[in-house]
Amino acid sequence: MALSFISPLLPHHDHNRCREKALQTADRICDNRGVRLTPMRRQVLELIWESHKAIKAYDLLERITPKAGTTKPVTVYRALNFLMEQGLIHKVESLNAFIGCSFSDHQHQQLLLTCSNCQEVEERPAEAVMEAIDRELEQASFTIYYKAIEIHGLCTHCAKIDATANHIIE
Amino acid sequence: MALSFISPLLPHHDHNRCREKALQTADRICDNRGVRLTPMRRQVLELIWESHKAIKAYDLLERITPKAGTTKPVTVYRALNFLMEQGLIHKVESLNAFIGCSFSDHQHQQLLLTCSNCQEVEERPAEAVMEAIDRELEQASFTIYYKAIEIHGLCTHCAKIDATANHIIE
DNA sequence: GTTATTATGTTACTATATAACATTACTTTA
DNA sequence: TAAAGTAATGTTATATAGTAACATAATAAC
Ligand SMILES: [Zn+2]
Ligand SMILES: [Zn+2]
Ligand SMILES: [Zn+2]
Ligand SMILES: [Zn+2]
Repeated sequence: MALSFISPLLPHHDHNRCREKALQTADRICDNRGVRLTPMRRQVLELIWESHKAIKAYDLLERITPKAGTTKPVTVYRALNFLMEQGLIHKVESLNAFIGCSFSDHQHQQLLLTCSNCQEVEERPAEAVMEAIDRELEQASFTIYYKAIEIHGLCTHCAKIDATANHIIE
Repeated sequence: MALSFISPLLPHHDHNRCREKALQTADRICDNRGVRLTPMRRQVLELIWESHKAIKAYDLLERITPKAGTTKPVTVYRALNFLMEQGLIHKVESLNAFIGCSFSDHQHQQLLLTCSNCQEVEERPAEAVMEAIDRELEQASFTIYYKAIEIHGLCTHCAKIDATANHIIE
């Protein structure tokens, strides 16, 4: 129980395990759904999972290996669209960047906490928030298709550094 | 009491009054703060307030009158940045577009409801949602700088049309 | 009026994303 | 298993969004 409640954003968490789990889950999900996690799509997902920082399409583009530099934007965007459709990644709308989904194995809604200092993004189900939004939408008689709940600020770790030293950039 | 509770998004509301009120409020706010709502900035604000639809920077650009077509992107973005700093407009991050703020005369937090059919955006204070977010951020020990709460879907009006006829574009 | 500050103009560029059509790789089924 | 159909990727070109750096103009402060 203890370990599984450690936030993925703790600075020294076992990110290899984090990434491997996400990739295995992706393999399984795509297999179950009869959709193809092709080498290109998987590589984009792997690159996204190299950290919890949101990554931009053109940064992915530079890092795709089959003759790095020859892959074109549209290829990356197609892979990104596939991964979003399958719920394997999320777009951070306010950054034009992408993160791996931490809860891809079940239907969920998420709030994204983006640290302006370290750029890491924490995805949280925030159920109480989602319920409050549902109530608000009901009052407004609004039929929801898509939701982007994004918060920018300082994560715990960076806020502590900020309190100690005093050299936050942003 | 009755009139003031009519949603600004009702199809036939008195939008002239809506716009004039917003512009007068902007004049007053800028005057009070000792900042300058220059002709360029005011024109951008006027163009934004022509409707409740979110409008894109390059669409504004096309509509700026001093020799329409000669104004450069940077001019519009500078005006937009000023208006955002003064809280007179909001950016809809998930659309790369802008709307006039409906509550610029007091400090507030907002949730944005964007209709995928008619493109109108309704700004709502949604205090219960904001409180739920505050609690979530406290739990996460996250220090907030900026918040984007954006919902896409169908407004009441368009949902009704959808129910009657059946030709929603999206 | 001169100086400082703020706003806008100008040129050039960087960054983000898609359209349209050709080719390749997989899947289906005769 | 060959042919046909479908899905994925490649290719070329373009559309859309946003900024850097420096010049000029307008306003404010002294
Ligand atoms: Zn991790
Ligand atoms: Zn997720
Ligand atoms: Zn109105
Ligand atoms: Zn507002």
